[in-house]
Amino acid sequence: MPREVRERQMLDAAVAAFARHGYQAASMDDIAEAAGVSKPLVYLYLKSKEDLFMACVRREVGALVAAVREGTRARGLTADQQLWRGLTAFFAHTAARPDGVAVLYRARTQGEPFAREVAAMRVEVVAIVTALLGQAAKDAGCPSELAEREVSGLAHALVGAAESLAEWANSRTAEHFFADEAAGSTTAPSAKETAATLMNFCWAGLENLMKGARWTPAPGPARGPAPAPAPARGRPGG
Amino acid sequence: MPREVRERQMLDAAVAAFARHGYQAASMDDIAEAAGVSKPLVYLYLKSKEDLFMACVRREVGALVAAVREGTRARGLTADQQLWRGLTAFFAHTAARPDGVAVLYRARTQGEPFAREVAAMRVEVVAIVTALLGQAAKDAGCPSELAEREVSGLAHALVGAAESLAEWANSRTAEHFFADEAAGSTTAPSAKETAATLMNFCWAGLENLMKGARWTPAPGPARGPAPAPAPARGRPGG
Amino acid sequence: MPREVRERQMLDAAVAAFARHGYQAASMDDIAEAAGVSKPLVYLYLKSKEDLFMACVRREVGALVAAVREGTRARGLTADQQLWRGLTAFFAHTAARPDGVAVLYRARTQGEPFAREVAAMRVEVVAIVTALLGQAAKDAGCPSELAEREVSGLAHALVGAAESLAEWANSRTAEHFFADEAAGSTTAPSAKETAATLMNFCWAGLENLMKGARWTPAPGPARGPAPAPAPARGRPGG
Amino acid sequence: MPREVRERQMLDAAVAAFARHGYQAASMDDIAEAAGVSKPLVYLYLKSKEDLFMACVRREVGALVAAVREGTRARGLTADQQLWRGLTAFFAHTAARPDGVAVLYRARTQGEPFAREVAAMRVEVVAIVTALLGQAAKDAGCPSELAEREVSGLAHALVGAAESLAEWANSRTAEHFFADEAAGSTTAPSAKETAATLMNFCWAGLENLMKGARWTPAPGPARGPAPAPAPARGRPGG
DNA sequence: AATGAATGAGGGTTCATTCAT
DNA sequence: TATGAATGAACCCTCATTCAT
Repeated sequence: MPREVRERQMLDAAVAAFARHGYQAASMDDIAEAAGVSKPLVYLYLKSKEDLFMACVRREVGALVAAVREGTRARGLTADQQLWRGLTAFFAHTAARPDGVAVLYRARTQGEPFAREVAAMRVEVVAIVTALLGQAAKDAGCPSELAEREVSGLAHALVGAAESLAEWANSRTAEHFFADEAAGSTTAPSAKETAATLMNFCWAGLENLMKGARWTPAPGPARGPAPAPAPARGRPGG
Repeated sequence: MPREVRERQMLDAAVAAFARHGYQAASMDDIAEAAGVSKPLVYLYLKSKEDLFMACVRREVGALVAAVREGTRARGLTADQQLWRGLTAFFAHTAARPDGVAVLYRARTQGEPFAREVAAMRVEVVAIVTALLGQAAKDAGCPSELAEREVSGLAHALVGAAESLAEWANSRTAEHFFADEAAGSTTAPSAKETAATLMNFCWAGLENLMKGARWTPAPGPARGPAPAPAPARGRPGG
Repeated sequence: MPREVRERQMLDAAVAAFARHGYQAASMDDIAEAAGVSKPLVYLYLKSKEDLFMACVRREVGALVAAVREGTRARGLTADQQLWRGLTAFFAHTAARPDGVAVLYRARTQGEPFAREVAAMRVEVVAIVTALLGQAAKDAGCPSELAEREVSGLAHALVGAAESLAEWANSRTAEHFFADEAAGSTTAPSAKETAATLMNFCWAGLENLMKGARWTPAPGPARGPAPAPAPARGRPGG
Repeated sequence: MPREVRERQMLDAAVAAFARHGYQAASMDDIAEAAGVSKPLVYLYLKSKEDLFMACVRREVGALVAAVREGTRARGLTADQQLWRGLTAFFAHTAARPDGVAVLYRARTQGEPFAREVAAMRVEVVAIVTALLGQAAKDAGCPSELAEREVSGLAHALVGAAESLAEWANSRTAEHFFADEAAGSTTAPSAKETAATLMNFCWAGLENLMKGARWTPAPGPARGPAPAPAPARGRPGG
């Protein structure tokens, strides 16, 4: 059997094992057995447990980023729609490959070499989102002086929320985490619905940023809604 | 040395070890040594590794919930201020006890007995937040028919975002996660600032809920800002 | 509380523990707790686990030998009746103090210092039995040249059989050993019945010895009953 | 080195260790070292200490039963000779494999799973003996109404006595038990001699059963030998 | 007379990893 | 290409035993 095929079998088995049990608790014995090969072969192809885990992480990072990029790449769409498509792709991927996502989730707590990989991925994704948000703001007639830093903050929040929601959808690792909600809803929401929900949040935030509206701890006399400035002309509707 | 003191030393050492290395990788030998006692004593007081971890989890759950409750308990404050204070307390706690929070974070992936404990805590916190948000909406003159379910959704998002931010602040477990930002900013934002940022988010979301404003994927011709309904009279300003 | 009382409590607890779990598996913690004292006190009175076990063994050896001697000491009885009384006393003791007997049983497999103690006891008992058997043979008109060695062999067999039966009666350590029989009989036979059964055996053997009757492997033509020599005049009847 | 060979080495070492030190005191380290392998290999082949002990017990049970069966299987022999051969085989086995027998001896006090195995073996052996005794009685012209239960009792006593004698022969575990005798005799009796001695006992008992002769505690005036009924025609001579 | 506090030592078990083939 | 055989190291846990009071 050609090396590539064998190698993919091993990675598949490893991803499943790491997702289910975590890095430490997953045993090379189990992985080899699940892959249908002997242990020395695993060591021949992937040099160690660390390398095997890293290979899993990299593969899943690539798959996730590719999925998101693919979603946003469509031509002829406005920025907000691209963003929505990217989110949809993200949630669809998350639902389709729960084990792969779980591996990334585990990698984040696994220290030096692994966490860095996931962090890099995150940086990449945040950059994409920031660019799209900025573009959307511009499209909506937002004055360009809107601090990039603020948009970046919004992007971070959006990505964090997306991760949170994805974690929730991944019932394997998080089935007890949202136990209250899980009890109430019989089926998980579709990727599109979830993405729309997030868009809503994000849009509200963006609008606020553009309007300069803020919540402040000190209750002032004039905390009513600020008079909406020049109403956004473009897509972000209210 | 009296038992109680020793026991706290052990829990402290254990929390640190579990936070740093995770449940599996932390060794009882190291914990005992860090606590300045011999291993048998650890087993004498806390019966097993599982029990020790559970004791850590429960202690940190208690401390975290207590901190948040304490923040919200102040009298004579409006609901939104209570919420802000609660968030501030949460972030302050998170910054003050990064190891404790990391333990809770680890516990969520450690399976049945532990994840349940954290899930229960989360349910508790979400309930608190939901109540405050609902009260705030009412204070702002929101029609009571605003679905409680939607407020609860917002509460979930808020809590998720708070966790995300806290994770970021916890430099120990997440130092590589936001490597980009960590490199850029020399100091972490204060708990109050972080809380205010989150309040902004949450307020934007709440306003949207009250206005019934939504983002929808299909670009319609009239996606401009909906005519603001009865402008909120109270605190949630724009 | 006076030392003697405490010491007996400890020995009682130790005998129970050793009987139930064996020397190795019985823990000093459990013994101390069962005795209602703290562990250091056990070490203060009985110096070590070995010494504690030895004290148990010696106490139970003494009790057993005393019981048997007491049974045989009655005056005005024929030798066979003394023997029967001794056996009865032995089985009664065995039934009354199963834990004590179990300790002796365990001690036999516990190596040097302990096995020797039980062996010495056994030698003592065998000597008593041998004397009684010899006396009984003489009383029955047996020619004195009956080899003492043969009588001693019979005594050994008798003692071995008694031990076997006692082990059976001691349901704690041997409840599965004779599972077939245990299923059939609802109640254990009384000490007197058991003793009588054994007397029967021993008497048959003694008679054979006196008659010089033997079973031999080679089937000779004249293997019919040997002409009974001078029929035993006395008690050992056929 | 092939697995089977290694596995037998391990079992050999384990049998020796368990025989010498008992189940609890024998350490897996020592067993592995004695077997000339590392500890993990022992765990790879035999899954745990319990399983290892059980494997030893089963192997030795099988070997012992096979030896006895082999002894009795000879054709063209009368029942009593078969019995004698079986006993001889038993004692020969006992002398040849003292450690194996000691393991069975230890197993009897080691609780549920192990004691049951030995008990089952004993039931099997008793059944063989009972059958042979019954056949022998019939051959000797014994009236068939001789209660099977009584024969079974005799069989039990015989087996118990055999065990006792075997224990004595097994110098390793019982070297102090019969210290008196061991000191007196320079060489252990051969298996054949021991078997003949036991046959003698057993034959005496069988004869008594057939004649209905009994020893009773109460000394009556007419305790002389009962008039021998129809003298046994066959092999069991007196 | 009695104990709470504490430990050195060792046992069973598992795991990542390698050799020889 | 692929594996059966084998291990060094480490981990969780327990126990007999002592010290200071």
